[in-house]
Amino acid sequence: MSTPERLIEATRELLWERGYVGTSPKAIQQQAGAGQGSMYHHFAGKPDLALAAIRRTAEELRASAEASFGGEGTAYERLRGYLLRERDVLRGCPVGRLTMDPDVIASEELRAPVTETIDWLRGRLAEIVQEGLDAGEFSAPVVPEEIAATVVATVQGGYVLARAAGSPAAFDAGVRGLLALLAPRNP
Amino acid sequence: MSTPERLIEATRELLWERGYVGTSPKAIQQQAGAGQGSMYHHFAGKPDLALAAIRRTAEELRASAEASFGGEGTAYERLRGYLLRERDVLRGCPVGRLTMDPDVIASEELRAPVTETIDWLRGRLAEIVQEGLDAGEFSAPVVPEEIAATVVATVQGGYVLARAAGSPAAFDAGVRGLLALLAPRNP
DNA sequence: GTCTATATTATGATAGAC
DNA sequence: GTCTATCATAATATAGAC
Repeated sequence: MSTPERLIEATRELLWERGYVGTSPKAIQQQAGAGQGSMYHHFAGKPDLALAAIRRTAEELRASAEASFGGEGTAYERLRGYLLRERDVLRGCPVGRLTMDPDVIASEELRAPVTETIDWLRGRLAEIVQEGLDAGEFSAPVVPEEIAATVVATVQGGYVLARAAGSPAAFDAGVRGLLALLAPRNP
Repeated sequence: MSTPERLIEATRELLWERGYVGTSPKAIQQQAGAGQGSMYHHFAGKPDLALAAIRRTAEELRASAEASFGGEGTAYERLRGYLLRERDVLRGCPVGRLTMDPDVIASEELRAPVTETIDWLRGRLAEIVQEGLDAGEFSAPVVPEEIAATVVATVQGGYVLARAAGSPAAFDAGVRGLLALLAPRNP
């Protein structure tokens, strides 16, 4: 892997684990096995490198979510697939965690990929809920954009619960609760 | 207000806004209007002060949540009251945000109040859902502990959505979605 | 492209005067 | 209790040799 590649990957790891504020250029260089001068040759500085890392992480999240969304099955089945897909629960969401980073939120550039990714996720989920509505899958009086927000929030908040409890079980409980509420019923 | 009080309050503000990693002793001293020596006279250091601040914040969150839980009304109404109560949405949850702080998670002492608070919240909500179940309020096949986790996750994740979007509307959407799914229906 | 100074400011704290 | 040194280390670079 080229040096810029290694620097970006190292930054992605560290941003995920420690956030932007908690990640130093020195730590990035060590994780990447690159020297000081090398890093500043390829990138203008920490914000520049972080931007590259965040953009790539955002792209990956999109791609991996779309894999759940684009599959076969009813809307409920695809929502279920998304909610139950394997996750590194205790590490949290590499994009969502950035919303708690003051320096990311303060920078228009760094925040933009985060905003876009979460917006896209909500929009895509709303489409799926709409498909379910059209197919008469849901019994409750459902507003697609609202359910989409609930789904994303349950996932993002699930990470918080899991990290607070020190166990992925809390995440799973939240997801099961939501699925129970969403499940088509034949009364 | 006494100097230790001012230091604790300043730390609470900064932990909320910037997290533990992003908060320096110097920033605390300035916000509190206290000198270096003064801070180290009253507290052993940053972790000690942070512990006092986190404990107080956790207590306040409990008290304020209990105000919603202990009120009048059906289980659904009390859940609704909790979910719709006024919040400083764009600031996020002062307890939940600490779960994304690597140094807080790494310290047993600092993590304990966070764990206990979230655990308590889930337990308390599960009790309310159970009351609703007993009263026949819910139509879906509901597991109290799961719904409780879903409720807490929706709130915690709602903060993430709102901060990502830069608007509290995203939080509200998630909450409305959840309430629609929970709402008692007479088919 | 990479490496080794060098520089500036912040971090997190201790020591001792007042 | 508070204040002013003082300190060692880390953060975030820049400069220039190789």
